[in-house]
Amino acid sequence: MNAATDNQASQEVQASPARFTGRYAGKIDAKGRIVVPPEFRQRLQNNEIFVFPHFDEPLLQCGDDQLVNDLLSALGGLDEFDEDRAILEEEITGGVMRLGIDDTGRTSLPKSLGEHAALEGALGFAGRGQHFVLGTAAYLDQRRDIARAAATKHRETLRARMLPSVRSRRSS
Amino acid sequence: MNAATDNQASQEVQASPARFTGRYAGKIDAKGRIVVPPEFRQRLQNNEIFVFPHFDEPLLQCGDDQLVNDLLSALGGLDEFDEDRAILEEEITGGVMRLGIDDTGRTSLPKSLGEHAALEGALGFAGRGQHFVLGTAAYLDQRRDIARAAATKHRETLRARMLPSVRSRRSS
DNA sequence: TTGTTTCCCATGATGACCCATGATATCCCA
DNA sequence: TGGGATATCATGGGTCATCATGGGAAACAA
Repeated sequence: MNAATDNQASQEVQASPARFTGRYAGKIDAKGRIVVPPEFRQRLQNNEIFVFPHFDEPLLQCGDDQLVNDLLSALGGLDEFDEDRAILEEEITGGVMRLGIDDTGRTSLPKSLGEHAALEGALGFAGRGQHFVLGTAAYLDQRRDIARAAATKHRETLRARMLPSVRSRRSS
Repeated sequence: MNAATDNQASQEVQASPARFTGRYAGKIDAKGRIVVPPEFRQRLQNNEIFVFPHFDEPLLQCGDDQLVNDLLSALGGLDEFDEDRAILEEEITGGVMRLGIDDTGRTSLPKSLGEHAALEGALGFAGRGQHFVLGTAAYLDQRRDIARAAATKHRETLRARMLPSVRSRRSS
């Protein structure tokens, strides 16, 4: 049980599965380039990033070459012979785009991906553990507000279970 | 060094990850030529591409000289002594067409292949891992929409593994 | 020959790559 | 604890390779 409390630690456990954490701001410059947050870039290998448009949200899921496997493993809950599963598998293996990151930490997205997330102006990066997501700052803020509201609603449950430190914290 | 980290046997799915990934737009020019996306062409050898019409979709399956093997191995589900299997094997080995790619990256399809996929105007290329498919942009878009609908349909099942946080914002 | 297909060249456009510079954060040492 | 040195980062821009595209010439078939 002691090892399970690694949520509060200021330093991440490198061997832990949670590789991408935190929120970072970003933007698109005049040439359409996007700076990948250094904290995330350091976790990517070979200066390459894999991107997949989220199925039902205006977000781009990003990660390393494990992204495909992560996405596919999410289908584990579906019946192996379900036709939907086959379609989703195709969509994942075919939809993941491999992009390069230059030495200044920037990448440029294909237009189709940018459109999926309606990227424009202020952007946001948000860690999701095995991968991270990219979207407009506005959308991510909205998501965070919803999450906070949900957390508040279930505060008692959460506190009892795993987040004693949340007790005195309230969003302003 | 990375090889030591594969503790989870369940993730072992694809040792050599997809060679053909991502989605690219294309078209047919006035002389009937099609530009093979550079990302795919780089993975083909000897400036040649192998093409085979998909069995039940208006798509052309494309790849390198491994395509025949891939297609044949897809028959693995059929009984080894099934008569249909023998027919299909003949169909595949005899039906795969080998086409050349010129140094500007273009190829021109035999009329029969173009008709199978109803190629006209805007086209789309979609990675499928070991190979990729070619079809009209309209058809591939339709497939993507179907996949997204399926993802929404199974959202609750997928969310447990793929989408932490916020539940569907069924709005007021 | 005449129409059709393949091959190759030319050109403009796009994007990848690299450099420079100023700003910011971090570290070290007095 | 303050200040300087150092490393990292953000940002803009220039250059060059690659690519997209149209079209001509050559090879081929009828």
